Amino acid sequence: MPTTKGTATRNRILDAAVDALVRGGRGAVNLDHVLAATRTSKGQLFHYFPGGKQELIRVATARQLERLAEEATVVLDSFDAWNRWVDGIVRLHRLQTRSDACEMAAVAGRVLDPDPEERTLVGASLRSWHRHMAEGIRTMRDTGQLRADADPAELAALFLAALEGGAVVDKATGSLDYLEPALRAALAHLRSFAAPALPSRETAGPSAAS
Amino acid sequence: MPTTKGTATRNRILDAAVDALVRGGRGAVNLDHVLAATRTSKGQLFHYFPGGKQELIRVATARQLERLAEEATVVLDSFDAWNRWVDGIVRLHRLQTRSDACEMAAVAGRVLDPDPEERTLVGASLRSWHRHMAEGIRTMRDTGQLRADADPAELAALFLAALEGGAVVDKATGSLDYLEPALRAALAHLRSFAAPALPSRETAGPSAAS
DNA sequence: TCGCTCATGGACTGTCAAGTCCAGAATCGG
DNA sequence: CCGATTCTGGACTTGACAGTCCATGAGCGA
Repeated sequence: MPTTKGTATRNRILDAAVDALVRGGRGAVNLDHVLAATRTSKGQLFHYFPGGKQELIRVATARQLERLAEEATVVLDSFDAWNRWVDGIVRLHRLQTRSDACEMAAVAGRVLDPDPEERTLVGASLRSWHRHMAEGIRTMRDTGQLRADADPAELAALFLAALEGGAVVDKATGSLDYLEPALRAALAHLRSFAAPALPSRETAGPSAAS
Repeated sequence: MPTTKGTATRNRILDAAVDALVRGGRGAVNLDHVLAATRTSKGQLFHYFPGGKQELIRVATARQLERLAEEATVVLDSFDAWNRWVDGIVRLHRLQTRSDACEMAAVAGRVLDPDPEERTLVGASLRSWHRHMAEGIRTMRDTGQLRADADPAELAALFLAALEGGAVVDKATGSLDYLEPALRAALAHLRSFAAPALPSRETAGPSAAS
């Protein structure tokens, strides 16, 4: 039913909303500003989002989470994959911090929003990232890369918390001093569960003996 | 210059502001609500906070951070102290989650606030917690409880990020499934740096003899 | 008791932003 | 070319809330 031109307009509005959302959370979303930034009008906004601001924000939040989730689709079932993942996060974080628009911190900043539906949305996303990470770690354990006493849920919780917490602290301090060290430390912790090489061997390396 | 009664009123207003702040961030602070909750009036609020809402929020933020910092004043220079600290945090977190007013998550939620002064305030607090934690860890290393390759700054960053991140994720998911595991994992990581007992000895146990 | 300063109440104003409404332009199928 | 539908612009209404103003009350020293 909607025209090509129509969906384009809708998307422009949505993009502007996501942008505002990432920069300053719900409080930063001002319909008039969105309209000005996209050269559209009240009529259009309410035409495409009859539910008004609430609907716009919900849809924009969903879109942002979706985009962010794509970063996490890498399968994390080897030390190499984890290393690359951390490197990627750190690189992305550096870029986004430069432009004062860190998406990870933005997610964290939403926990105080008044709309419960949004918190649910954010919560579901976080849970799914956790599940995804735990999955990879479980695979590593089952394939003998990690010792049997490695707890996938706990390790995944550490990574997730380090990610969100590191982003928050970096954002609050305006520095890059916390996320990367936290993730590196989490990685080191994961490595400390590395299964010893084949039974008969005695390689030293960074891993702890049981 | 201010009367006893006067400061009492001021404090009531401030407490209500802190409460709102913890529950929903800056957006949840509504002067009329604060007044209603404290049975005071516009005249009083602007009498004690001539700078209006902005001043009220800054002062309230500072007070909240101060209160929270008191939790962190414990010296963290032994495995025992760290264990107790984590236990304390977890206990507090459980209580606060029950009443839907988690202070740690509230701090995180402030990173998107528009007033740069407030972000600075929050950032300074986080930095000081980090310094405090790193201090304790350094002591542990220097007194031989930790191996020389333990990096105090990195380990402290892990704890700080796990704390903030865990609180955020728990708040977003409405669960208690992330903060505690993350902190326990961080603790386990710290323990993995435990210095071997004195050369001749062979004690196992989680705590190191000095 | 007077008069000063601090404390209090609440009506009033101004602004900002969300949401409504409708008229007119563009687009499209027939 | 025309009627229907979608798209667009912007004036208008409404409500919420920060901030102002002033009149009154209460405590206290001289």
